[in-house]
Amino acid sequence: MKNTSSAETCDVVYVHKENVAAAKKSIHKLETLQGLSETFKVLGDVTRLKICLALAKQELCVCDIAALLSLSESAVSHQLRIMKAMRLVRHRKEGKMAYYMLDDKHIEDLIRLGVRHVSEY
Amino acid sequence: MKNTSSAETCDVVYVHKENVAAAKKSIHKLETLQGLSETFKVLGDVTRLKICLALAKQELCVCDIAALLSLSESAVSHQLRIMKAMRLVRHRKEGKMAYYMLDDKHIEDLIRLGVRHVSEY
DNA sequence: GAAATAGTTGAACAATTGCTCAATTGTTAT
DNA sequence: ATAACAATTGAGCAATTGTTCAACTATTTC
Repeated sequence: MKNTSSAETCDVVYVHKENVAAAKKSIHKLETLQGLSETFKVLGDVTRLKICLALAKQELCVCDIAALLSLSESAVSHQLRIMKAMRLVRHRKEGKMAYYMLDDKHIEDLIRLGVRHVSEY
Repeated sequence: MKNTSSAETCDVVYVHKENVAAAKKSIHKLETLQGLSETFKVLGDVTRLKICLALAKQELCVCDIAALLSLSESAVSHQLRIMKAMRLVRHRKEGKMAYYMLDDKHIEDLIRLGVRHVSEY
């Protein structure tokens, strides 16, 4: 197999042409990447992480979460809307209350894996 | 077991006191949460996700990644610095080139799990 | 040495983010 | 109907983010 790359210069093309070509194949299509990055972005905030962890054990109403995190109900509601849009939580209405719960079995796994990454160094 | 909560009003305390107390226990300490959110934040960007995926198969130099993603070397370098700080990648120097590779076996798992979440609905 | 190349860095910029505040909706109780 | 309350929503704001540009370092080549 002929080596088509040049380790000397970038030329007009690539330094390691075949590696770049191989790498290109392992990159998902933009649509998937966009959804993926948004899912991670949702988890990339301490407040939303706390909400996820709080909802891991039981459902809570907006008021509960606000009290738990010492935040305004408005702030919590804004975050929950984002999390609902990303299908991380869902909710049921009961009277004036809205009870939120985790909507995805993967979320806890994701957080668990993340914790493992953080705690290793 | 006595139910200490009130479903009527928020009172001065909580709506569901014991649930909030239980939830409080499942929230990690702030230090862990901060690291965790930053790890997810790093993955919460399409460019950085692409870099992770590209590096999953083989190491690449900055020039390769820049060409692959149609970005400036500067932009790539900035992102790699962030990713290195979060211990997602590491690099080795060889002459003027810097070869970057994934530094964590969990990253691919995290992305895989994320893909599973995104592709379910 | 000078020139070329790979990469890094800091300033600057538009765009996005997370929160507050005020107004609003919908439900329950009086 | 009025009042109280849980929750939602939109505007606005400071803070953060991703990129570009220009300047810079370090290595190789001439």
